[in-house]
Amino acid sequence: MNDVIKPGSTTQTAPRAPYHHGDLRSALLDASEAELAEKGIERFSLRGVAKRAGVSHAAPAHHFGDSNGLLSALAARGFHMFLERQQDFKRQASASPDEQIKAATLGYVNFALENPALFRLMFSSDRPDFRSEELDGAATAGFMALVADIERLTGSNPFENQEAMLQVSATWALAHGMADLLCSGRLKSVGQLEADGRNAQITAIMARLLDSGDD
Amino acid sequence: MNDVIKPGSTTQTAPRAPYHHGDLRSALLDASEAELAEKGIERFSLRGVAKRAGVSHAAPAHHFGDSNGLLSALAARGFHMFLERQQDFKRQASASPDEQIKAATLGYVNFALENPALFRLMFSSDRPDFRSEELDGAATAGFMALVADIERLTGSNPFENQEAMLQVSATWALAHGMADLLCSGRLKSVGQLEADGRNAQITAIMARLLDSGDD
DNA sequence: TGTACATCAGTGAACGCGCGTTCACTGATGTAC
DNA sequence: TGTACATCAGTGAACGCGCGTTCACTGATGTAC
Repeated sequence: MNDVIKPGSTTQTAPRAPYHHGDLRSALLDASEAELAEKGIERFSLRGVAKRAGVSHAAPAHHFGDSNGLLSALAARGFHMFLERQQDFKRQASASPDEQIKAATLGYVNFALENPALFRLMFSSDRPDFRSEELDGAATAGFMALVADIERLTGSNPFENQEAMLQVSATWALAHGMADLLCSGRLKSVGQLEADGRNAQITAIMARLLDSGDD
Repeated sequence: MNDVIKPGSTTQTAPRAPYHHGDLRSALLDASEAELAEKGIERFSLRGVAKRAGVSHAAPAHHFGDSNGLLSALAARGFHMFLERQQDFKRQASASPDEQIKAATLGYVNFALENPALFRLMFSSDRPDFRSEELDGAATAGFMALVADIERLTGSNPFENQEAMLQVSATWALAHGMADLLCSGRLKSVGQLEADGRNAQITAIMARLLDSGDD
């Protein structure tokens, strides 16, 4: 059961926990993600994370200071995953600006459905500290990608053109609204569908907004 | 300081706390709302609510069973306030369907900005129990009002016409996305404005969606 | 009108629990010589 | 190659705290007679 290996024993290859973990920071983030998904943010605790990672309960504070520090780092990693998920969909779509925006929307909403607790941490919690540069940078990257897509769509730089920035806000809000409502089990006419049908509806809804901007 | 009045004393008119509170249930909901607004849902506790209401810490459990019961009742009251706020705006708008929808959107978003913690409780928490008939009914009422408005706008009953239901979903998601993002301090190009300018932008964004559905 | 009694809203002391934090420690690693 | 030492990641016992829950109680109210 408790296969303790002698330090220095080279015949044993089992990667049994040495005294120094090696990459505990990353392991704690994995454990936090699982803890958050299972217990929700309201019952999230450092002790629970430590137990899950198999380390002493004081270990997480060594790396992250307190639970808000840990949640900030987790949210930052969440924003990176979030952006990657949008890029997954964008790579498989045609290069036209409106198709790219629809694809990003699918990534946005699917990420939320796949990681509801993490999504809530990123958008509906006061605990991550957005003054942290790491978190702020990660959160801003997705916004900047949308701004670039809208610039390609409208031919205007949203930072210089109010109408284009309005389009950015509308697009973001629509994607976010679908994600948040679906995530909470509302919007049942869309949420009850299988993945393909759901994605088709999400695309049709976003198309409705984008088409009106074209004329 | 501690003006205890004799029971039965009719000359004293000060409404000092008698042994039986009279309307403790309602007072506990008021206290919960303040507790939630101040501490956020993550630090919300029955003891905090009791202290705020000036009763013993075991009193809330008498009325609501546990904190989730209390939060469910609070969320239900929140949905009633939410619907009223939308009706406030609708009463001041012209009767045309698209103006009514824009007005409801303003009520939706302004409620969220005025009651951010309550809004999060209603839409981004697992703690209220939506199987409770009181809560489910209150939450459904707003949806039904939107369905009626979309039926007036499109001439089709959304429960019988898929395209009209898509319009319901799109409208709800856009209003909700603006509310949630503004509530969390995102969407800065809109959120940084004064109330009038902000409302104008919200209306313009919703108009963009509604116009595309008209043709 | 007066007395007796049932009801039940609210009290407050006591409890056990999980939490974050502290702190002296252990032991693996890297570096200097 | 070998020894000594500084560093620091992680340990684990101990602490105080606020929490929800329990439970015997208090006292206001309503009703029966």
